[in-house]
Amino acid sequence: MDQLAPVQSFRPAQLRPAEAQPAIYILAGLPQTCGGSFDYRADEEIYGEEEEAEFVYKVVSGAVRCYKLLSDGRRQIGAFHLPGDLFGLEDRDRHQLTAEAIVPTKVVLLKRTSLDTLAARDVDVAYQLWTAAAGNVRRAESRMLLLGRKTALERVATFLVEMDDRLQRHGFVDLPMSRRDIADYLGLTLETVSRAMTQLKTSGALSLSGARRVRIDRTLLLRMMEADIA
Amino acid sequence: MDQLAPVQSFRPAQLRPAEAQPAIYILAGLPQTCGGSFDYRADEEIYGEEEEAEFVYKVVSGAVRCYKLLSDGRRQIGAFHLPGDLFGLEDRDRHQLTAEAIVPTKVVLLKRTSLDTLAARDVDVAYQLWTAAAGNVRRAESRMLLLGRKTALERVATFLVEMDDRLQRHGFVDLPMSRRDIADYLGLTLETVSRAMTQLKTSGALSLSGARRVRIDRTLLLRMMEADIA
DNA sequence: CGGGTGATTGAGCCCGCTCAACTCTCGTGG
DNA sequence: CCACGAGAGTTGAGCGGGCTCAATCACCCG
Repeated sequence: MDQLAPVQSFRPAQLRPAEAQPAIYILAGLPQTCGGSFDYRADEEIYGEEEEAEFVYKVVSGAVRCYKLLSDGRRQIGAFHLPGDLFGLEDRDRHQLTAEAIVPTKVVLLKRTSLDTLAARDVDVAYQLWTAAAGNVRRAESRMLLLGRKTALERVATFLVEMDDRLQRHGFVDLPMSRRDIADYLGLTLETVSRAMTQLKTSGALSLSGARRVRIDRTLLLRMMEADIA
Repeated sequence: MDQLAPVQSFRPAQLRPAEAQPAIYILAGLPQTCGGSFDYRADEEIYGEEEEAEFVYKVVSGAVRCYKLLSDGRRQIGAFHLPGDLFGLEDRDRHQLTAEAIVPTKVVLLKRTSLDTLAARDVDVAYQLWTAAAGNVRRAESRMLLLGRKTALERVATFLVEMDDRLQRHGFVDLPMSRRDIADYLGLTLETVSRAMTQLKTSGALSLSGARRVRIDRTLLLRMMEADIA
């Protein structure tokens, strides 16, 4: 008897295209409490670099920053994770970044071992894991273009458009993170971020009501972010 | 009757840890000619950004650069691919970067649709795809730290150590790519790369016999790359 | 031995960084 | 209700690392 699962595609038709499958639905069908849920206070560490990767995490509410440090304190934030995002997925047994809550944050934990077992049984789960990882690659590729080749103004414009997309209140962006976090995400200093915001405000691309409450003009910002040829 | 495959882990024991599974063995068991093999001349395009992602590629010999462009010509190389590396894996239906051969290069092509079918039947294949993607994420995270926070000297030192690791002739690095390629990989100009090489030569961390034939002192370079805390 | 490409070196400039002062916001307590 | 303090954000002045522009050098090919 054939021990293989019935032949089907690794990319089930109902899941294509990936665009129709935003992060918030990833593993939506899994029991949400494989490892329970947990609340973190602002600035509390969720896991540290080089800690054993026992769980995979999904943001329910709040926001998370994942970063690496150099020995002299320079910090690079690799990703912000917002509600619906999966994070802490590793191919090795240890985390590669440190994860911290930015604001009070609720996450659900999924035991990694049970996820592996599930992925082995269920093509959809395996495909969703693959999609999450491949999506991370795609976003990382765009970030590398930004970090390696864009000006400060282009970086900040790109960042605001990204946040507008991900926070899904188009035109109104309520930033959970500080200027320092933004700076460490964009490879700039907080002063440069602040100056770029002022410059964008002056040029009419955004207006502020409180430093973290931003009303943006997408059309203008898109023009300033020096879109790649894509 | 249970339609699921027999319960087993998504991470088969014999594949752990990921370190023991270098890229050259990824999908080693697949028929190497699902879509045939192909030779590219130096600087020949393999696929373009936004082209349909019909194949996945594996480098047999030579070297490949994958990059993004901004509309004014600024270029960021997202990755170099060396013999054994898999590339062109996408979660969407279109490529996100342009791929070009750096030197005369042989690749094998794997039809993406057959890979999807295989992944759906065979947990090992699905796991290997996942590993390849997750490995890309890990490397991208280190590159973001480099691009966002390291100095020119640290970047070049890091690059040489990476190439020493990947070309596996420890101490002797035979670079297939030009200074311009290195610059676009590290987010620098070719002049800055050249000056950093000279500086490393002066400090005794490397010696050159021809611009692309480098003898390195790993210990000294490791000290200069400002290791992250990991 | 030329011709051409790639690499190195030099001179000067500019964007983003550093250091520092000031402002705004907001929570707390009198 | 206001005063106060602390943290976050903004703004300013000046510096410097890496960029730009340009000349020279090295190494292959004929």
